[in-house]
Amino acid sequence: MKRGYATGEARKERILAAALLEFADNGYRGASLARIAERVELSQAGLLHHFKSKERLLVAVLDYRDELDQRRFGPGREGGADALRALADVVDHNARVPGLVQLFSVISGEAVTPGHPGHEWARRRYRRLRADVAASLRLGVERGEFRPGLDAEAHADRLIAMMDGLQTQWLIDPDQVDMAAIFRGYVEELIAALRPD
Amino acid sequence: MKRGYATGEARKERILAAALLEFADNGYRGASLARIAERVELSQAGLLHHFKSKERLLVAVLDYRDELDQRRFGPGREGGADALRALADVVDHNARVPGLVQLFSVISGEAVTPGHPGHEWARRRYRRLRADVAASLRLGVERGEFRPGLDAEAHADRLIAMMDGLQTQWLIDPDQVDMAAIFRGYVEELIAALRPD
DNA sequence: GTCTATAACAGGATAGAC
DNA sequence: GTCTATCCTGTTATAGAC
Repeated sequence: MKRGYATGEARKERILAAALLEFADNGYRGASLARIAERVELSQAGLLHHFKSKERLLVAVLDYRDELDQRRFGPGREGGADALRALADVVDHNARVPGLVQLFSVISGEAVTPGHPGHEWARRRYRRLRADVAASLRLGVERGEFRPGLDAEAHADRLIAMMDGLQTQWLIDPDQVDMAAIFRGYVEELIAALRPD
Repeated sequence: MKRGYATGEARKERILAAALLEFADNGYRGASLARIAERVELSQAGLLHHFKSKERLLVAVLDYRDELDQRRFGPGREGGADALRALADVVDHNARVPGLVQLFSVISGEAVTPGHPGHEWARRRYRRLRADVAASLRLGVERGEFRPGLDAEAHADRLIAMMDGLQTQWLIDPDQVDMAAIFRGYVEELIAALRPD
């Protein structure tokens, strides 16, 4: 029965969306299964039928978020300056979805603690991101857009740190920080600085 | 009686140090007054005699941390390239005190949520930091070390974002990220880029 | 200042009916 | 799949003795 399966999946996705909001607002530790259940009009026990524990639910939410992200940044295999500008586009987009950004900031903050259920997720995520961005930079070198000998990993770390750090500042004080513009400025200055002589 | 007062203050400072560790490990929401009390060999009720609520204790810890920070970065009123290099020195030092860094990362992450007891503290902190760094940059312009027309606020935001973002990456995956070196590299490249022609 | 005791509650998880 | 009922644990905060 396709119908039955489909409703089950749709239900699960509604739960994930609700849980995402709750985790974003309160962090993992502060989140309440009862409140999540309420948002999808389900009892707390009914919620736990779909995700056996709070911890599993968080992991599912993080994977869900990654999936959403990859729908828009995954397969566009550019390299060089275009790839960096695509990062700036991501930041532009993020400025329009504070909820997603907040989930990420709150969970990464909590997840620096080794025992946290998001710790491994965060580590994998950073490693993958670093590798992707570094690869784009190296591709730029091959194409002659960037000067050879640049430290791809270091620049990748900086780009990622800049994105994350600006997100935190922006969430805490939105009117004072134009996250998108400041990041784009960095990207453009970097592209110029990396141009071969 | 000086003695009595001194013991009281010393006790309070021991509590603050213990609470700092607990908040750093578990965030505000995850922290437990009982565990903090245990660390200073006090009952939970005894602890609350000194700080009337968990919320007040957090605020006291944050102020305490700021005080520690200012002992080492406050009155050195440099400007220009020296001030930026002093920032890199701070990052060097931070790499040796993961506990303090972790407190900051965890709390800033949680505090992006408006209702959080650390929200105001975080906002004030960012505004002050931004103003200080921007002032240093402008002083560099006056002295002719930096080219006029630079966007001091934007560069200040970037420097702060870079510090914070690298801290998170470093805490999550210490072996993969040489926070101090990567930040210093950024600072030196920035100093070079800002030199007047 | 410090303690024990307890109030008052909220959290996650499980059992079992429907 | 969903519910109600319940268990168990842990939380902050307060009252009152010493």
